[in-house]
Amino acid sequence: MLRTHTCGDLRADHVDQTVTLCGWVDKYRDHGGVVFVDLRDRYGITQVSFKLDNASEIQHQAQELRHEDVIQVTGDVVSRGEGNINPKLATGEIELRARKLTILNKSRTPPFEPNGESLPNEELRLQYRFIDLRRRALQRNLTLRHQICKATRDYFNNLKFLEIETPILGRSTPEGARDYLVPSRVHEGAFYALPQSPQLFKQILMVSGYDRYYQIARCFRDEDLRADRQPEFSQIDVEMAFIELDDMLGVIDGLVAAMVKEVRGEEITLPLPRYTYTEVMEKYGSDKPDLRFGLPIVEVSDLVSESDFGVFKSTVQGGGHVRGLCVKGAAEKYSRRILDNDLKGIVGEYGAKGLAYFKVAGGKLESSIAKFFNDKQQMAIVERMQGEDGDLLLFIADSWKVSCASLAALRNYLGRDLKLYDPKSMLTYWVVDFPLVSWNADEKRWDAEHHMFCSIHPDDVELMKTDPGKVRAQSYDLVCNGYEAASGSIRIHDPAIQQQVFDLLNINAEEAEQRFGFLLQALRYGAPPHGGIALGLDRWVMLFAGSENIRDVIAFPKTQRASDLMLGAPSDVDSQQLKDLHIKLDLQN
RNA sequence: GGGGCCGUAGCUCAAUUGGUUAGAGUACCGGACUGUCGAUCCGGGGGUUGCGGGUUCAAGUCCCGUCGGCCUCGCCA
Repeated sequence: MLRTHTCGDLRADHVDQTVTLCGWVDKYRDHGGVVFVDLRDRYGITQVSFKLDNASEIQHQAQELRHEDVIQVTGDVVSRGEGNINPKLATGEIELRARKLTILNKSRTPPFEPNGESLPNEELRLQYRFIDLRRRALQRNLTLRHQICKATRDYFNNLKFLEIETPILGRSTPEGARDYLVPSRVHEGAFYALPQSPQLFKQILMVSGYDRYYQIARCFRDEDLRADRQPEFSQIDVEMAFIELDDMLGVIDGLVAAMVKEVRGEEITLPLPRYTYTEVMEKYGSDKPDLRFGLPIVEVSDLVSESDFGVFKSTVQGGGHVRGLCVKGAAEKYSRRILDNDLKGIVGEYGAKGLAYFKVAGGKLESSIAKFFNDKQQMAIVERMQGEDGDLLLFIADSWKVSCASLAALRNYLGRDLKLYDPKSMLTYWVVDFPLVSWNADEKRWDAEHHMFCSIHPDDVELMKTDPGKVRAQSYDLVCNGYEAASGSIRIHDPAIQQQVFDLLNINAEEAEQRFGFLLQALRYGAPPHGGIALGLDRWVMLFAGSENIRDVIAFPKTQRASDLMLGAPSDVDSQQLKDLHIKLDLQN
């Protein structure tokens, strides 16, 4: 070992010991006769002092040190004494009085200092990710990620789960996201697909009797990126046999509690709350609302259908909805300009054509359009919205879908802007009773909401024939702070029910056989009742880290255009490689 | 595929309405200094204003295109 301790180890009780540290030069302060170096590794920072001393040249040697040089220092741990203690450092009571300095590797002048006062733009940080990863914040995030993975493995291992790996080179299926494809050299013109999730494999493992499976699985989806979406990401993938919905939720409740315990040292109250899909859509306009704050959506369609305000009236008469938010005490918070530009812009992104707003004053409405509502209507609206003087009322008149999406976005904006919650808090809950299918108006057919192996709520089997849109699925999402943090379902194991679902989705037997033949085949050979779930590992780490960006918790993430700026990936390849793979490029221009 | 924001010294930023030689802090280089911890003090070097074109007497600033980064709608069973 080149060192006896790390830069985070030394304390007052090490005084008088001779030790050797290794690390990077974080800061240096040259006083001529004495040089101070803050030596950094991932465990912390220790101050090293190099003093002028007739017997050695060490202080002159130290004067050559610059940012990010990698050095080895041997010396004595000494107390800093009264007045020289640095309370900002865990090691601040002591320093290392250097006797021997070895420069293990001189650094070029770095493009930025990992713990500098300002953070460089992300492009540069991604290009020099090896330096960026030296930052304390990123080291903390990756440590957190490790802790969460460890807590996960410990938890499932204790419950007799087996961790089983599934293939990365798989087969393309037309459902879901766009696949990443890998051309086969041996099979001319054929391609493997990288897994979007181990979905089909884990169901087959259930059929094979591995009744408790988990895996921290890498998944790949070739879709556009977002702040919380990368093209390759990790799932905590789980599947269990001989269980019912409550069992699954209970196991994951326990996992969440174990993660919180491991990371924050806190106990949480179980079971986690459960809401139905219908409840959250009606009250918050989203299937994953951030419930750290209230600000519910209130429907006033019935109150405004007879008003003189044409927009509201015609919307209701045309089958649409007028719904709104009551923003407490915010009547003076937003100027007309902000309401008409910023807030209207937010709802506009989700298709809302306008945003109506009123102030509550004297128990009635105040606004340029208040005149279209008589006193009785005004008072009824104020009462329904539970408005008080000084409140701001915001309304959207549109289709159900648009009112949900736009009000949910508006609600998120207001919650954040008005600081309605503690950003460090975490609030996790279940959403259950999702619809099994949704009507695809463009294609004029029913689409599976979760996926086509998702089982039907036992009370709704009869509805399959009469009103499929009302059939509830045995699926569940776990939501944390407005993010979808996990999603899963109890699967169908009965071929007759599976056939019913295929019929509804208009998938004929031949087609089904071609697409999922291997799974259908497996299900015919003794499939136990089973169900599962997948948690978005990156998102959980992000939530625990208090970050809003998934790149902050991935060691080597990709940019929005899915490139790796450090590697320069993706890249051109040698023409011989293409030839081997039977690929001919046909690029425009 | 659509919308929005951004790109000036190694880095973070500034530069009036389009107007003189594009500035500051930090980093870097040289010098001074024996107790700092954002060390301090003195001096110095450092610019294709992302790239290409256009308008203009004059462009970092305005216009068009393009490249790159970020946010977002669609997309993500």
